[in-house]
Amino acid sequence: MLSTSRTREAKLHRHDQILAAAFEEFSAKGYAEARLEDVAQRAGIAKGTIYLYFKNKELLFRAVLRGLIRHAFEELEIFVQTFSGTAEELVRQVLARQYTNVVKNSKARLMLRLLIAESHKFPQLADVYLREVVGPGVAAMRTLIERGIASSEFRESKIAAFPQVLVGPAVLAVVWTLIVGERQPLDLDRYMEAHLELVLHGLRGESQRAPCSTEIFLSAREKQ
Amino acid sequence: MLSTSRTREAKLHRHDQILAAAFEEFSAKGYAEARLEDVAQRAGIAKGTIYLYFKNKELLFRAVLRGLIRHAFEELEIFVQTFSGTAEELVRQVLARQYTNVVKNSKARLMLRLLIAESHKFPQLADVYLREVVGPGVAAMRTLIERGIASSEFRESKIAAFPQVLVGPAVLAVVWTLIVGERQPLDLDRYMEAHLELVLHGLRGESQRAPCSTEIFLSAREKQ
Amino acid sequence: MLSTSRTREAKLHRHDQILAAAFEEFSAKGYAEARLEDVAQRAGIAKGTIYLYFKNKELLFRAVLRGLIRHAFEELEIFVQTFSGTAEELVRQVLARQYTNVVKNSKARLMLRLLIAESHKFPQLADVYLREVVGPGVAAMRTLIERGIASSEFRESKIAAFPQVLVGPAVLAVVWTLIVGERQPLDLDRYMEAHLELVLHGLRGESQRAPCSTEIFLSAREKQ
Amino acid sequence: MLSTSRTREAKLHRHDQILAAAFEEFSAKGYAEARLEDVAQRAGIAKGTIYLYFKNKELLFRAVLRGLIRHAFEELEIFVQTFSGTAEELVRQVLARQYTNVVKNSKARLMLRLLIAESHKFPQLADVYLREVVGPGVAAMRTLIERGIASSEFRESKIAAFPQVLVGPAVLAVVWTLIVGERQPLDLDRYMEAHLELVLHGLRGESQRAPCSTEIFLSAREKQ
DNA sequence: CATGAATGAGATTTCATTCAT
DNA sequence: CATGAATGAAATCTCATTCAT
Repeated sequence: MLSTSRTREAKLHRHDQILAAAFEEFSAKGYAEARLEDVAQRAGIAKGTIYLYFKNKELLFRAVLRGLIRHAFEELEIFVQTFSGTAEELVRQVLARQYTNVVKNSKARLMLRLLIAESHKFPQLADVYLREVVGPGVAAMRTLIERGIASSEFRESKIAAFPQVLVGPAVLAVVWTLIVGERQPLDLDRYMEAHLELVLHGLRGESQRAPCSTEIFLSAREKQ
Repeated sequence: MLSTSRTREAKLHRHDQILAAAFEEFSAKGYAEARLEDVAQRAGIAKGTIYLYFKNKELLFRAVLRGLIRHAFEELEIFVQTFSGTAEELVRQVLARQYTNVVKNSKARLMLRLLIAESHKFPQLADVYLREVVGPGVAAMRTLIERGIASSEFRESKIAAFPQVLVGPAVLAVVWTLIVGERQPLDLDRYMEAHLELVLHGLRGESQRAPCSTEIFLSAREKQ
Repeated sequence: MLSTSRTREAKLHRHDQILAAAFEEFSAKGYAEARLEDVAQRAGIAKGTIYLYFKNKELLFRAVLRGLIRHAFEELEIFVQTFSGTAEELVRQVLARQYTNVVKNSKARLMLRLLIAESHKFPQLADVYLREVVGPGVAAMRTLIERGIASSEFRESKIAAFPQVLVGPAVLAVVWTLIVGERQPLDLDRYMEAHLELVLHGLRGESQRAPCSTEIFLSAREKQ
Repeated sequence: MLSTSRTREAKLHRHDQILAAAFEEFSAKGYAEARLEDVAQRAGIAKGTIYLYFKNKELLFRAVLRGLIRHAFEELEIFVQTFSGTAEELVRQVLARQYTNVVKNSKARLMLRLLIAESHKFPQLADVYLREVVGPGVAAMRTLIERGIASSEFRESKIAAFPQVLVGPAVLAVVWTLIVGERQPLDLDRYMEAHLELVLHGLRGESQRAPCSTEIFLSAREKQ
């Protein structure tokens, strides 16, 4: 019994050990150029051992990404729904979490690079990502906007139909970091403040800003 | 004479023919998995012919991306500087161009995917991209914001320090399209309107929206 | 334990098996025209296996020649120094060994062909050859001559400054065999006698000869 | 007429131009690694032009070597037969010519390297070499020895059966230069003197030397 | 005659995958 | 379970040779 349990533990350990090593290798070299021998070396095991846990390179790769994707935003929705402050404060907190968890997190950035680079070759990944991350994420952002509208902090706008625009600047920050980050680093804290200012001003209801006669005129022009 | 000219034409044609075929292949398979034999086949030529025009696979790849990157935004700055309408109108037009030229343009999207996927392996590409696209693009966006502030259409804000946040949602649209676009397409026209609304509201000066006593106080605090 | 030892043995075997096959192939075709696939076939293994033991073609080639060169003449010097007969007898024995080991040894001849053909492209080989073969060989020949002079069997002469002239005819025999040996074979035993006669007469001191009645008798006996 | 003749001249010129360029290339790289494009470049012509003069690479190579081999020693026989000095003087002159024309002549050395390296793959070359060089060369050396014996300058010996032994040291000098010449150059003038001393002493008749009583004793030891 | 662009066979090298131990 | 030697398909790149101009 004990030995079996130990074995299972060891196996689980091995399994994750391999996944971790594989993530390092894949994110350093990309899917095609990653060498399973190097994965094995990073994991401190022999090449053949990988095949005891994963049928082949593709399934290892998909397991790596699935492991990273899963549960990414499952708490976000709950967080939004149970938050008890103002909508504005909620936006601040939600975006701050995004920066901490994703934009400033190099592992998350590398995962996103792999996803962008390879998802069209591994359609299952896009499915998982859509279901686990994009769907919940958009839903949470939509809830957030609706709460703000309900509390009259935010105005009604077309933004509610595409809540993801609010996260756009964070995505740009990730892509920026991936492409030119080494040559032209972003000051992410100050960047996030600019992002927040744009989003909060962009969402805020007219009533929050004081009515003025020209306002009507302007917003009319704006619509046209 | 005619034969010379024909030859030169043919040569130029071949060169570009290969670049076009290579772009197709690289953006379909990524750098590592692209096969030069398939590039040749797409171009309707023999394998060896590629090597008459490009020393090796890497240089072909870099030539492909350089060709796509170069001059991408060189006119944007001029467009912004010579535009004679309101700043708001300018923002609308600039973003509309981004959507037409980049977000809705599948070639541009694929180029961006290659850049994200491979730029860390080909640092020269990041250099070119920074110099030719990112730099001019950010500069143009900064000019745009400053014009709006000068004309009092936009308020002063931290956004001016990071003009790229304005384009963030467009980048998200590109990444979205690349990863889950096939399963969950974005209605880009309506998405763009949401983007515009966020940006215009986010930039617009307080004075444009009606003064109110708390507003001034708050925006003062916010700026500090 | 047994399996380890078997494995190590097998590995050593493989290594040498490849070297042997490679020598066959290289000496049949020369460096450039030798095909690693054919080396593998001669060794009865797969193409890729070679790369488990040798990084690339060049290093395999150099390993082949280094293996043949090493220790070629290391015992010669000792043999010369510890020989207790006359200098003339020593010359006879040394040259006889050369013929047995080199001139009549087709493996040695082929090695020499490779060395002549390729050494200018692989300078390290020339270094090894100089250090392992040429240096010790010349030193041994020099010792040999000096012994003869010391014992007054040989006269002092310019030959001592270039002891390698004594071996020249053997080198000619090798080259002859390599180029026209198939069409015009040399009778190496009788050729060696001619060589010996030239060398012994060439070295012998004037005082050692002297026309005397027995001379005719002796030289007649000598011929037989 | 004139144009035809000019053309033919041009063609002959081209022909030799190509041969010269090809020799440079072949002797620098060996047969297999020589590139016809580089031959063309050395000759200042286009790659295709070579094929107007030579059917293919192999025939070009053979033509190069045939051109170098032909007539190499055809005058030697005549020189020996018509020489009117002593046999010893003749030996000196013949060997001096060998050093000047062959050993010290880098073109000749390179040709010999090609011959050694490639002749087994191009049997026709060995034929030509045997007929044009080796045959006449050996014949001339034999004549030379016979003249010396006839004039009692040289004694009868087994050397006459293998006259090529006399040239051996020169062959060694060539091989030495080809393999280790760059690292350990030979002083060819002094080397040749050693060679001459060996050969002249080796050939010289007993009567030419000096009587000594110990001869009997020594030659007895010699046999043991 | 001369050119040089184009071809495609062929060589080296890599690496995912298998399997005997 | 774990190993790592062995395999061989596949990819890059070269270059002798052809041929339209």
